[in-house]
Amino acid sequence: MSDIPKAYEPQNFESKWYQRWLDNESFKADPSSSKPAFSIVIPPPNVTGVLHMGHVLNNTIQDILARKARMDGCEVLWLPGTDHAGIATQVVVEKRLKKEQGQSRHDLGREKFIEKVWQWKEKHGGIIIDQLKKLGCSCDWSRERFTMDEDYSRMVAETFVDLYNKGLIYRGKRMVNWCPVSRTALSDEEVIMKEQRGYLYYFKVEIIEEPGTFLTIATTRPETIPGDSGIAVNPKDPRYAKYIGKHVLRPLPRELPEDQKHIPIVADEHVDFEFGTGVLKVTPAHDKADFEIGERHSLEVIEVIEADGTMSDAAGADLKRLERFKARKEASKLLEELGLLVKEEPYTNNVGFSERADVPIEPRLSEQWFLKYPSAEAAKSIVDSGELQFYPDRWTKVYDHWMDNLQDWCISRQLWWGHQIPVWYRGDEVKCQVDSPGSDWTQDPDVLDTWCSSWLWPFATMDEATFNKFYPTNVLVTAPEILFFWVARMIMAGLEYKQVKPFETVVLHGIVRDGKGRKMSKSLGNSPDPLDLISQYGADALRFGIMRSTPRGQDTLFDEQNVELGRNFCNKLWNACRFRQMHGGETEGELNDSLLTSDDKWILLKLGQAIDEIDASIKEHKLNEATNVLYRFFWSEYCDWYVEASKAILYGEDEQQKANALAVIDFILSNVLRLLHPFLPFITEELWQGMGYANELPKEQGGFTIMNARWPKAFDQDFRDCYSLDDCYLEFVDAKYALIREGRNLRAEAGIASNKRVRFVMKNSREIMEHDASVLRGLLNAEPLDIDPEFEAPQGTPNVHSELGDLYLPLEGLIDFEAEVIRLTKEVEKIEKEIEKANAKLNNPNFASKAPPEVVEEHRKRLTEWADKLSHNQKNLAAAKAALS
RNA sequence: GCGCGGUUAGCUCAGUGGUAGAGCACUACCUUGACACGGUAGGGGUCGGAGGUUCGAACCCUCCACCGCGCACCA
Repeated sequence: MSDIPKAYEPQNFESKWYQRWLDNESFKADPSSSKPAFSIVIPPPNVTGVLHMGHVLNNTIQDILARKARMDGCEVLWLPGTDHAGIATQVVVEKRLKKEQGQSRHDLGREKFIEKVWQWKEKHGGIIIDQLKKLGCSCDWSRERFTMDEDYSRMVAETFVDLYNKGLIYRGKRMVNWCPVSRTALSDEEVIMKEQRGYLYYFKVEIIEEPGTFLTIATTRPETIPGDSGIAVNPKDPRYAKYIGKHVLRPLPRELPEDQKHIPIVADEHVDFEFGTGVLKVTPAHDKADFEIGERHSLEVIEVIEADGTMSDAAGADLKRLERFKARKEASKLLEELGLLVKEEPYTNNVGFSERADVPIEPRLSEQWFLKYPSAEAAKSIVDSGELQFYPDRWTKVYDHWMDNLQDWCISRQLWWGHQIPVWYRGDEVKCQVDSPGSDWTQDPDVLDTWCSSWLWPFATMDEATFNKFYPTNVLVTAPEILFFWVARMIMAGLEYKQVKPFETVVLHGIVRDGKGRKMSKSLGNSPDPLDLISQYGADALRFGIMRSTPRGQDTLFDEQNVELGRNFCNKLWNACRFRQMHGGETEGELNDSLLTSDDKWILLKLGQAIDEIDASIKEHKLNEATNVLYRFFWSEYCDWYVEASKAILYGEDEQQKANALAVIDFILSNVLRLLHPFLPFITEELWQGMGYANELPKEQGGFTIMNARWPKAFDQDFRDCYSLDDCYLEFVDAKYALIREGRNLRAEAGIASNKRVRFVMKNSREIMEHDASVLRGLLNAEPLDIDPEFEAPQGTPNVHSELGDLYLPLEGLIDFEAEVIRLTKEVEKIEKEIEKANAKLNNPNFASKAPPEVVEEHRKRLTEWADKLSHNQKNLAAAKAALS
C-alpha cells in the first residue's frame, strides 16, 4: 500500500464501488427474505428537478438509516421514485414550448401537449436519479416508481372512485383559491400569506333613501366596487343600525343606469366596527367572507375579474380588460373624479400568494371537486397516542392543530398534466368510474392535485409481495414544510386503505439555508450545486459535512467549510489506514490479553463508550450527535492519543508486543470503518477492502462488501472480562495523558520547539511501568526521560504536579525565571479562584445541610486537590522568585 | 392574535440542577518516520434581559426583548 496516494482522492474510487454495488444488486430488497424487514419510501422528488442541498440532507439521512439497518441484519427496502409535480412540470414544458416554438399548450391541444410533457420527462426525468446515485444512495432502483406509472395511476383513479362512492368526494361551486397565472384552483395549503404594502382607500356612498347622507367605506380593493352587491354593517353598531334595510348608490361602473346601482345595506355580525369605518362593502364573487355574507342575505354575485386576472365586461367600460392591479389604480382615480374618494392611507395587510407562481391568488367562485378527508379521527389519534411518532416530537402539536381544523380539500386542478378525474358525462348523466363507459361519454377535463396521488405513495408503489414484507415502512424522512401537504394525508390514506399506518416514525429535518440564514433558491443563486461539491470534495465529504452541521430538526446553515471538514476527516481516516498498512504484519491478529497495555485497554474502553453513544444517538435520530462522537473518537481519542502512544511499541523491538498492538489497531479500525460506513459509504468500502478486513469474513457478513458487515456490538461483560477492561485503566491513562499535556505546556512556556528533544525527570509517586515510561518519553519528545522517585531538583526548576508524580523540566542554567514567575503567578491566581469558589460553597451551612452528601463530598475532594496544587505552585513560585533575586 | 422553535466563545452548535464545552476561525511554535486536508500549545464567554424557586440555575417557573417558522385574520 506504500504507493497509494498520500492524500485521499475520492474520485479514484467512488463510482467504482457504486457500480459494483449495483452490479451485485446489493441494494435490492428480497420480499422472501427471512430477515426482519426495514423499509423507507423516498419522498419522491419532482421528476424535472435537479439535486439541491435539501435533497442532499434528506437523502443522506435516509441512506444512513438504510445502511445501518442492513448492517443490523435487516432486509432493507429503500424505495425510490419521482413525482409528476403537476403545475411545476406543466409550467416548465409550457415555457419551453413558448420559447422554442412560440406556441401555447392550447395551440397544441391536450393530447399533443401531454405527449410533449412525457418526452420532456423521458429526457430530463432521470437527472435527479443519477444525482442521487452520485451521492451514494442505496435505493432499490429496480423498484423505481413514478406517480404517473400506469398501475400507480390506476390506483389513484380507483381511490377517487371509492371515495366518491363513499360520498366523500363532491363537486360544487365554491370560493376557491385561484391562481391567475397558472389558471387553476389551488388548495389552501398552496397559498402562502405574505405581508403586502398597499393602501386603504376610503370612499363615500350616498344613501338613496336619505339624499345627502353618505357612508364612508374603507377598502384595499377599489377595483372590485363594480362587483359589490351590498353594504354590510354590524347590527350592534349604533352609528349605522338605523340605515339597515336602506340602500346606497354604488359608484361604479359609471355608465350603468343609476337604478341598477342600488345596493342594500345589510346587517351582519361579521363586520368589525373597530376596523376602518365599520362599514363593509360586500363583493360576493371575489372574497370568501363576502361570499358568505352574500349567501346569508341573498346578494347578487357579480363577477368582475376573469380567470386570467383581468377585469371583465361587468367591471364597466373604464376598467374592463385592465389587469387587476392596474384596475385598482384606475378605480381610485375614478373615485377621485367622482368626488367620492375621501382619502388614501398607506396600509399593510396580508395577501395570499400562489406558492408556485408567486402572485397574489384571487378568491374565485368556480366549480371544483372537493374531498372530505377520510380516516381523519384515526389519523389524529394514532399520532396523539404515540403509536406513530414524530421526531422531534413538537411537530405533533402542529399536526394536531391542522387536523383539528380540517377543511375540505379542493382536489381538482385546471391542468392537463396529471391524473385526469375519472368522472364521465353524457348529457345530464354523470358516472364515476375508472374506465370510460363508452365513446359517447366525455371525461371531466380537470386533473387531480399532485398530492392527491402522492398521498398513496407508501403503498401504491409496492406490489403484493413487497407490500406484505415491507409495509408499513419504518421511517419517513422529510421536511416539516410538507407536513400537511403530504405527511398528514399519507397517514389518512394509509389508515383508510390499508387500515395500517404507513410508517412507524416520521423524521422531520430542517431546511438547508445559506450562511446568512436565507433559504437556498435558484433565484438568489445562493445554492451551491451538490455535484460540484462532490467532484471537488467527494460524496463522503459532502455527506459528513452536512450531517455534522445539522442539528436535529433545526435548520442547517450551510457553509462549504463543513464539506471541507468532511474531506479533511476522510483524509485523516485514509492516512490512519495507510499508517497501519505501513507496519505490515498479520491482518487482524488475535488480541492477547496478557500483552494489552494500559493504552490498549483505554482505547478499547473508549471504543465501547463510543459504540454506546452512537447507538443511542441514532436511536433518537440525532445523527449529528452520532457524527460528532465518531469524529471525537476517531480523531481525538484514536489518532491523537492512541496511535501516538502506540508508536512507542511499533517503533520498538518487541515483536510480540508489536503484533499485539497491530491487532488492537486492526480491531479498532475495523470497528471504526463499520461505524462510519452508513455516513461515509465509499471510503469505508475502499478501506475495508484495501485493509483486508473483508478477507476472512463470510460473504454475507462483510466478506463481499462492508455494506453487509455486522454493526459493532456494544461490549458485554464477557468481552470486558476477557480483556480485563476495567474502568481503572481509563482513569490511569487519562492521568497519564493529562501529565503529557502539562509537560508539553512546560516545554511551550519555556519556548522549546516541539520537535526538539529535551530532558525530563519524573519524580514518580506511583509505580511507572516501562511501557508507560516509553509512552511518556515519546509523547513528551523527551530524551532522556529519567524516572527517579528520589529526584532533588535544583531550586526553581519548572515542574508540574500530577496524580502520577511530579514532572520536571531541568533546563540547566537556561531557565527563564522571569517567565517562570509570570507563568506560576497566573497559575496560582487561577487556582486561588477555584479554591474560593469551592470554599464559598462549603462554608455555606445550608449547602452542607441540604445538598446531597455525595455532592458535598465531591466538593471537599475538589478543594483538597486544588489546595494541593496551590501549595505546590506556591512553592515553585517562591523558588523562582528566589532564583531571580 | 394564537402556537412552536431559537437566543451559550468571532462563526456554527452541544450542554435539562452541582468545576461552562466541541468544531471552525484566531495567535505562537513545528515540515519529527500516516496525515500541513497535519501536529503541539494558547487566547477568547457577566450562557438575550429582569424577576422568582433552590444550599446551588445556562438548565426549572414568570414576565419582557429580539430573530425565525406555522396557523388564523379586519375589509
